[in-house]
Amino acid sequence: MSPRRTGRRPGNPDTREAILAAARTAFAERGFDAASIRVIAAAAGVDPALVHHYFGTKEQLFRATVDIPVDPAQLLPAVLAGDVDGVGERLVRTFLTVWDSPAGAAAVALLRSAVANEWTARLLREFLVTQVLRRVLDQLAVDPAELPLRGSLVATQMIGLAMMRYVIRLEPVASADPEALVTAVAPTVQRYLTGQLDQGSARSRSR
Amino acid sequence: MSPRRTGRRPGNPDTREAILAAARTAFAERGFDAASIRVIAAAAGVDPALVHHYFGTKEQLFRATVDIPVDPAQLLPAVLAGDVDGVGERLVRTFLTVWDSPAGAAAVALLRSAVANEWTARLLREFLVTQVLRRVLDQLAVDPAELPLRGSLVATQMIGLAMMRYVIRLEPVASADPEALVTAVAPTVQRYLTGQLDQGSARSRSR
DNA sequence: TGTTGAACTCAACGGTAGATGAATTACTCG
DNA sequence: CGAGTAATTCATCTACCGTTGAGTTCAACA
Repeated sequence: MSPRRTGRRPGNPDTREAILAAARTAFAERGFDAASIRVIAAAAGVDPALVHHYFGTKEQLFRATVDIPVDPAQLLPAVLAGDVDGVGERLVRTFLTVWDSPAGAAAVALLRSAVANEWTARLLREFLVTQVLRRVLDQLAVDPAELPLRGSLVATQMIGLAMMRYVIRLEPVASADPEALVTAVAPTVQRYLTGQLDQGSARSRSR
Repeated sequence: MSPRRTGRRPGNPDTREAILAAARTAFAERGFDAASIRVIAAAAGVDPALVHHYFGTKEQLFRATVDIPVDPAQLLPAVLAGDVDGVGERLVRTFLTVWDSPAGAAAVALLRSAVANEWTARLLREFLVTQVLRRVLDQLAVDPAELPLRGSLVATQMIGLAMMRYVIRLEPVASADPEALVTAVAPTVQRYLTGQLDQGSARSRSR
């Protein structure tokens, strides 16, 4: 019962973190399939077998690099607090802040891999539905029948923004000032969340 | 000068098209890297070496499957004709029509591969800039200084829509009625094209 | 000091990838 | 027919891939 933990305790525990950092970079830059354990190990300065020693299979390594990032449960309350008319703006700002931070590399990795691997796509789907969209919409007073549509519409704009800024890197969105993007995109998100969906808002179709 | 073209002329010229069709499907379903020449050849019922015989390298095969699809120069005039206030709606409708058609498989292949391969991302970038965005915005009377930003904002919404509907397949967007998406998304595109970008439109920030 | 067990390395297996070049088939023309 | 040439196949090369298992080093405990 008492853990008999003798033997070489910590050779240097930085190695594990080095592998994780190398994996995050590789997965973000090349996606799940293209990123090889061999180049990850080389970038971390270790033997490929050591990667398997710490994290078992390649999929487990990927989950380890991706599971850390930001917990929506921590960020969303601040987004949802305050006036309802500003939730779109705060959502876009928080989104860009996270993705521009070092933790954003994990998100880029997840997004990149969601396209190539079917199980990663399912991972992202479930993450979006259960962790983000559900929480956001539970706090907003909207018709429950409209929740899924509104949520996935928000997702289209957010994922599209992430794709263009961090994956395809289309200018000028790729290197635009975050606040400029917030003011440009926030009204879209706001309308998807709380606005009228079955008619235009920029112009009246029945004018 | 006169081409001495004797010998076995066309055994059956359907083979080339069969390979192309198989390649389009494979690239669309699995992306560039995951789609192997061997399974493409198997799907077309031919030897893998025959694929190389017709189209040289794998990259050339990909370009052949992707170069055909829809010519924006054919579609955009109809989109840009008519009242300026309806261009967003017509753009989204045309977009969905193309992607829902068989030709959309090539577009899905391009989008899927643009995430995994750097050179495919560049391909998509140049296609967007030179073939689509430039043509759209040349016809709209907007401040030339705002053209790139407006164009790439439109791209974020469109690519995000394509990602969610055809790649990630997030419901209910994945199987929604196209017209419902048109009415939902068109105002966003319209505002990105001709609306005020530095302030909200769904609500007035200075009300 | 001697044993233990974790950190770490080495070499290799089995599999698949894209690509190549020679060999074979079969059609068309002179 | 017989030559020429395109269509098609076969066997193979080279290069990675993820993964495994045995072996080595070495700090921590008894």
